[in-house]
Amino acid sequence: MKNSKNLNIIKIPDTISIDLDQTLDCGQSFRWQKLDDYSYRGIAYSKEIKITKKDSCLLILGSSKYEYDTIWKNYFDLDLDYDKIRDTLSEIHPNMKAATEYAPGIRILRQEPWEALCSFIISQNNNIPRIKGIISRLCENFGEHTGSGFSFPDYETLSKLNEQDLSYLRAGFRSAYILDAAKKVFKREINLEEIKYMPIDKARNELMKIKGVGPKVAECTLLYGMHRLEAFPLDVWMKRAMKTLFDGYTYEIFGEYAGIAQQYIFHYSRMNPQIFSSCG
DNA sequence: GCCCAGGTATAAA
DNA sequence: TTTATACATGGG
Repeated sequence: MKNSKNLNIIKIPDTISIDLDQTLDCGQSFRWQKLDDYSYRGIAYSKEIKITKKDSCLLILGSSKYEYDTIWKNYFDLDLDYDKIRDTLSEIHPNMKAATEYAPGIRILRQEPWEALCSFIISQNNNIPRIKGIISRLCENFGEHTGSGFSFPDYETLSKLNEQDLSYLRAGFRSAYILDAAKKVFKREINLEEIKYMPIDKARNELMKIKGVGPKVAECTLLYGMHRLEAFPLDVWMKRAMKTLFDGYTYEIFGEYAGIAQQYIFHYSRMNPQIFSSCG
């Protein structure tokens, strides 16, 4: 371990299965930037790192040992045994096995609750490239400069803005939703820290008190921002996937890891649009 | 120009 | 309770 923080390299052995492309660009997070040297640059909890893989080891650059222990180990969910979870899910259904084998390096990130909430409000009726653009402009304008990027703006900052202030985002009707979320979270009308530990139905209902937050955005917030692995965004698209890929069973067949299962299915189907027709 | 995007609010049946 | 439509914007 070197003295200078910026030269620090945290090396994680290859016993942990993680693929950066699969994990950082699978529609769960919209902020990680792929660099020319096959590394990713990203910011979470207001800290910036570069992360890459070399000799099947995960390297984190720009993080102190302390930040690794308190932020990144947790963020990348490195203590959870995904190999075991994939094995369990694979036994449930052949198509679940196919989905896990397609992208076995996916892990569910532990993103900040507010960032996840805000991101998935923006995601509604929107495509991934444009979601990334809007979030990028949001951070550039209202986040704090950290190294070479910007942190995600906090809800206090956004709660003091109006729709005019957000016009630069070109987020359309979603701007009003962002502001309503920021105001309610800032006033603790919505308490994200409490919601994190509520029973899933109550938690979902709490989040849905925010304008523009329906069941899909609520479940995504719970899954990606609160690490509620049982949360399952059952939208029209997923209902179709359940019908065509899983013989009409309901998502409960996936048990406590339904959310992880859903992420594998989503990625698998998005990258292979033909599977719906071939499995119908 | 067209269709669509990790949906939701609102009104109507 | 379920179903239909508008919504802002722009990627492909």
